[in-house]
Amino acid sequence: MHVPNLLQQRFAEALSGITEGGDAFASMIRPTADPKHGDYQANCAMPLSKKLGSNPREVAQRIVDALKVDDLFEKPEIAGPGFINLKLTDDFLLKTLRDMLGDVRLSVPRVESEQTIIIDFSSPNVAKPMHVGHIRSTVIGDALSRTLQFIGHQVITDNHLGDWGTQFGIIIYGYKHFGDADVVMTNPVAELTKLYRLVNQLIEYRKAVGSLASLQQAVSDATAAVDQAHAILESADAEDPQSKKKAKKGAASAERRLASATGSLAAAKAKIDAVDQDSNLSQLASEHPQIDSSVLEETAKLHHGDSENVALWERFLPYCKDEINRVYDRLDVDFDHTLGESFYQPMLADVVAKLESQGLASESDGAICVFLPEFDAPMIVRKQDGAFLYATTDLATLQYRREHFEPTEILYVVDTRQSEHFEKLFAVANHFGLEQVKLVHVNFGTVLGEDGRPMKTRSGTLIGLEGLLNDAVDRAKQVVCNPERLAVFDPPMEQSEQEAIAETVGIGAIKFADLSHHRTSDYRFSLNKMVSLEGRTSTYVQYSFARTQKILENAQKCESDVIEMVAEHGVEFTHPAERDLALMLIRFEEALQTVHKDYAPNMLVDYLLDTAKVYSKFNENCHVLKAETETIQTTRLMLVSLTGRMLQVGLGLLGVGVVPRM
RNA sequence: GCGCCCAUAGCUCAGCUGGAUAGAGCAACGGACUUCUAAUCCGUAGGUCGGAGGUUCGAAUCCUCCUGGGCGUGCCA
Repeated sequence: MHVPNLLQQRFAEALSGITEGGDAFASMIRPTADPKHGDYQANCAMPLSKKLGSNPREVAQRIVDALKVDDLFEKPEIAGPGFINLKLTDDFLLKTLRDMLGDVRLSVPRVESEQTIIIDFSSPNVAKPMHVGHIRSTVIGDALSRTLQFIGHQVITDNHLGDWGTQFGIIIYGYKHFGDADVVMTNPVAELTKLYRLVNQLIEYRKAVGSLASLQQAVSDATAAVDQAHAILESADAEDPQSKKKAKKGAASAERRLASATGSLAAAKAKIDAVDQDSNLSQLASEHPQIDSSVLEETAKLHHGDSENVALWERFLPYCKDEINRVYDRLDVDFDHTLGESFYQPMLADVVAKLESQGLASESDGAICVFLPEFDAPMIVRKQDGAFLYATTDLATLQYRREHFEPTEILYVVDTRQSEHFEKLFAVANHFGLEQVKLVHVNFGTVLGEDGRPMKTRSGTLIGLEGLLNDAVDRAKQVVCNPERLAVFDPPMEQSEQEAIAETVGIGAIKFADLSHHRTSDYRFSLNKMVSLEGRTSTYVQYSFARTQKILENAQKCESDVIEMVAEHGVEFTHPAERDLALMLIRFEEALQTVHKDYAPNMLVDYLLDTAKVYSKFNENCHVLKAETETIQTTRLMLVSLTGRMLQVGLGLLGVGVVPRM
């Protein structure tokens, strides 16, 4: 049920006799902010009065006179400067709820024009441990995939794995120099991860050592700059506020630079110390002084088809995929396709050749570039040394997708910092046979550390994703296993049920916390907050669901029983909390449409939390089993049953599970 | 230098195409478990929506400028 769309049609009809082009005005409908103004409001009278040159309240009256909504709403009211306030009739609400009973789609119709939408998300580099930064793309992409599918689109999910990059040079180098074939065979996933970490640490060490002098220089330069800025500030006269202000600004800026330089130096020193203080590591470091360039050589050999490295890559790749699949299994995320970078490798030369033959690409400084009028810098598709790039692979991917999936729309759920790359890619795609495909960069903000600074992917000290999941599940377990709480349950909760609850609640908390932020804003990562199970969290919604289930269990009714009861006893509202809950329930479709419109799952998060909140209030005020009459009890059972199902379906669309009791 | 993004309560964040008195959670304070689960509920307090102009009947939202922060910017992905 999408009331605003319905209202829009009615208003368009009413406005057709009043003005030309009434559709733009008809769309000015929204839910009211304050329930005392009704359920929905139409704001078209004010701007329309401007156009017609008459009094807004009079215009509102003319619209109301022409409006036919008495099958849905009580008599419209005109308020304030010319708002038209509309309140749904109880009959309409009750009828809508009755229609939802027994309907797996909860009265959400499938979209009229079905689109084929490819969603490209997650896309981690395999062979590197997944960290907290991988959450966003994975969770947002999965939620969008489930939601768009639910409203009736054909969704194709594709995980564009980074399976062809330097990280394999790292593993190959590690295997050749530090690996033990037998150990790798017996426990490949853990062993390869260990090798990756070791070699990466040695590379970072090497880089840190190499940059130490310049970092120290930067610190002393910055210190001098700060001193100088302060000297200027002191000598700046109060007579001239302009120059004093400027001096202050200069000093602040210099101090920031100093803080940044000091931070970089400290980070480098920490990396060096970590190795120096470990005799084993420091020995390895001294034995492999060229490790960084050697790793690049191993990567280059792989790319040039060196038989030994290609064989190792082929051997290791499945294990690397196992590693990330374990995380996906736990997150309950899956993909229709996992076509990584390596898959497109054979097509890249043709892509460049095609670009050149179409006159789109040309040689510049030894590289093949596509120059775009809107951008200063070109999109480089082949480097001086002949190697291909990210952009080349993305073009090949586009071409492949167009040919094999014939999509109407492709969503790239990728960090907002890559905006410019996608702007260029989409611009080129327009000349590359994809004019008809809607390409969208579903960008998302940066995950910041607790200090509000961006978490740098390269620092190597990020919280691992699996560790985070474990922490959240442990926290949930503490709450679940609290003896006081456990005493409530009858029959008692077995160990296995406790663990299943902890898993669902813990994982759900992580996903939900991420999805609760608007995707485009940066957010501050807080482990404590993420695993906290109080307040506006998934736990709140899951808890509400569990309570609906307990009521149905106590009443010994399932939804088909409720349908019979409704037929027998009828339904009516006798408490405001019942009506408030009904109003929330019929707005599920509105929430889903908003998610689609902005590709913003946080709208569904908000909706579910609000619904759970209204349900809690209902729960406090409207006892089901002790209801005074059969009709009241039937109405309440209908609400409880529908709320439970709505929360379950809604959480499901976010990739979050529920449990029958907790 | 150029480009993009951000600034809302002590903290973390919502606020949909411009709408009526700007919301929530956490933290603080005060209440509610012999009650269909207290992972809950009710209440109090907390705001010049970074600043200044402008457009409008009406601005947190749109425009301009300023301040402060972040990100990106020719051979990483």
